[in-house]
Amino acid sequence: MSKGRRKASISDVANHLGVSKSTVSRALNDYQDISKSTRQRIQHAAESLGYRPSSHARKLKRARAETIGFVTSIKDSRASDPFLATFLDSLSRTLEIENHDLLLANALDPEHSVEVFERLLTEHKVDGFIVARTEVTDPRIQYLLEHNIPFVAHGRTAEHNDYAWWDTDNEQVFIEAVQHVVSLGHQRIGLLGGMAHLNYAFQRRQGYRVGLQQCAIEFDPLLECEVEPEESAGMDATFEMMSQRNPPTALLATTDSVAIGAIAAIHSLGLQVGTDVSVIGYDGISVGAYIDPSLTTYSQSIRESGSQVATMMMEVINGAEPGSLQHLESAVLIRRNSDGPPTVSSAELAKKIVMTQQPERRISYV
Amino acid sequence: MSKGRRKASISDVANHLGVSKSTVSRALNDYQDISKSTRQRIQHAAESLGYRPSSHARKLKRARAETIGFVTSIKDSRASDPFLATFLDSLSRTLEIENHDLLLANALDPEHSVEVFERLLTEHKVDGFIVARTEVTDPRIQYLLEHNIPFVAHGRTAEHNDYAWWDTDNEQVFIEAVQHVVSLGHQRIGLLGGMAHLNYAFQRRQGYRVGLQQCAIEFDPLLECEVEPEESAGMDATFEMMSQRNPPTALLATTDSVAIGAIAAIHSLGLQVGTDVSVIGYDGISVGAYIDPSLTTYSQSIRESGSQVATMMMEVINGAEPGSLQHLESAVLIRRNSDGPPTVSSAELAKKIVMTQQPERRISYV
DNA sequence: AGTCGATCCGAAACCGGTTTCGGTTTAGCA
DNA sequence: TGCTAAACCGAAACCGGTTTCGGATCGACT
Repeated sequence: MSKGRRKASISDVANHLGVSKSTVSRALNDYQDISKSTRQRIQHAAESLGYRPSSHARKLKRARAETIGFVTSIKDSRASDPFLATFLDSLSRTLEIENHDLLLANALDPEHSVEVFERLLTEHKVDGFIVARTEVTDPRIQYLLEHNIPFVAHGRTAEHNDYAWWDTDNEQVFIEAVQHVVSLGHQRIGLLGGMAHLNYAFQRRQGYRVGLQQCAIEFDPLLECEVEPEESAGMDATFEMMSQRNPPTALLATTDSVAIGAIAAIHSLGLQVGTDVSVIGYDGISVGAYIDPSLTTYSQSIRESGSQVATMMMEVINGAEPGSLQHLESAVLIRRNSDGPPTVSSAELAKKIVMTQQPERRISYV
Repeated sequence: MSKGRRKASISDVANHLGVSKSTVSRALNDYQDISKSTRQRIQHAAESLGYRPSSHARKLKRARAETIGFVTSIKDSRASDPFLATFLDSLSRTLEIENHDLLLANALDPEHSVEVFERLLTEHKVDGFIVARTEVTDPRIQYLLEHNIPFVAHGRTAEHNDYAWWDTDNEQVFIEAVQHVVSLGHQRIGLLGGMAHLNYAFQRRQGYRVGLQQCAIEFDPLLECEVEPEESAGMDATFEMMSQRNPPTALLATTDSVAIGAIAAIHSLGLQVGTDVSVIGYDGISVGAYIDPSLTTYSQSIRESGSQVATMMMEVINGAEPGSLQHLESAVLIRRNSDGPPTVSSAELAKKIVMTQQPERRISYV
């Protein structure tokens, strides 16, 4: 393919200098038993010959792939959230510093992921995995733990805990979110929860419930639902929730996308967001600052998490005790205009809704 | 690493059956000169022993990495757009069908990308590259072409054309966009253009200008600007553009994110989007359907483009003539509520703006 | 002078496959 | 039956590195 110029091999530089391959290898890998002078001679020659060791040859012998695997599930990407891109980017950036590559693979679902793990491993393509979007009981974690394969998780699971993970304190954040709207004066607080099998959604729901309890508000199952992390799902769920006899005056969304869908729904019911009903999101996506009203949300740095996860991965590979590598991050509240003290009671809200003529909307969803 | 169970090598299955390594290799790689019976015997044994060839050993000999490289620039990811995640996902999904992996690497900018290309190549880590977000004069394309390295580009460049590319017909789309707003009755049409060095932005600007010309509208440099693909930049640029003596009644944005920033700006000037001033975006991101007013935009399937690019890559690798692999896709208009006939003239608009008391906004941008 | 331990480096094995080359069978045909 | 070609398979080289083992050199010390 690449034209005439053939790349130099280790033998080339060895011959060029009249030394042995082993000497070259040792010199270039900073072994001890090479004199300063020959080391420099070799380094210089390698440089000028444009020699770069073949990663395959090295990996073959070293039995180290110097590559980390990341397998996504088809479902992840359907929600075209900004998470993945940013996370992957910061992952690869940090791994590169350690001379490791990032390999992307696909799986249909977490069960199928296990097969992909197996393939990548037996083909020696990766040394370990990073798994994201953990589930409450996650077959991937189960497998990796069982087979003693190095990995770090972005998110925890309910079952095990003796592994390396990075996570946000989802429960705590939602406890605070409840306290926040309660302190604003809300008493009917709804949760637009995420898919229950996903651990972050599970934890946030827990936080919601604990928060209610701490504020001495009775839990009402009618105020809790489970939605896909998409605007459309948030919109539908909000329509349904607001059509109750005692609709919520505040809505906690598991995701900014869902919150944005909720806001659209509330508007199209003829209500004001931030006064009639408050909405709070989670993620801190940039668009949240530009919609009307701008979205109050909890934010965390995805980029930061990616680089920390990568660093943890390297430590695990290098033999650190995985159970000792656990990081819990808290999210910070970004207060904007979608929340505020309730201006009408839940009962009045219900009346207002039935009376409202719904405006014509020309919408096409893609 | 992986506990006691050691993975089987080709020798293991050879010994197990009392045949030679070469026979096993041939049987498993579907060579001709192996009898049906031994082929099946070997396949069966390999299966039951859980044998999977080491990719490194194979690559070492074959001098084929069976891996495609994708290098991102730091700038790409700052705009946390949905493009990258979706594109990467569909790329890797399609490549996997051909038993190829996707390797992610980072570069600071397109110039530095070339170094990364070189490293990946001399280390034999990849067989070719996919380059996205082409620039008008792109050093990456230049390099890859010069060194005859297999690649396919997502987007064209101004300089060369004899390579494999997939692109949307940016110019045509913006010609149509101009025609669309003109047919609505607009005459003062602004462009919130993208960064001029990016080819798609360049082409869209071209389309904008050609469109004006075709509609016999004089080009006014005051109605054209260059912004980063972020909401904040779109907002700032819109403020500036609307503060002119003859502000535009229609705004064409290079990107949905920019359009959303524009809408926020227009609102905070006390104007109505879709009546006072129309806004049209490009990308078709899902959130566009849920903001108020919902965003009229041009959309294309990123997922589809990813899989097509991957397919083209495989063809290039397999020796197809790159120049013959070129695909031009058109985007489709998704008509929503951010555009409409102008209700006031440009001059009246200007008056309306200076008179408007700007409402208090509590915004924090992250 | 002889011994010893460092220090530095080369020869060769090895990693796990693929491929070339050549040797045996077997089948086909006269 | 004898000869030839085709079909099938094994031995060994090879890909480009790393690593083990041991040999040579040298200064220092007895």
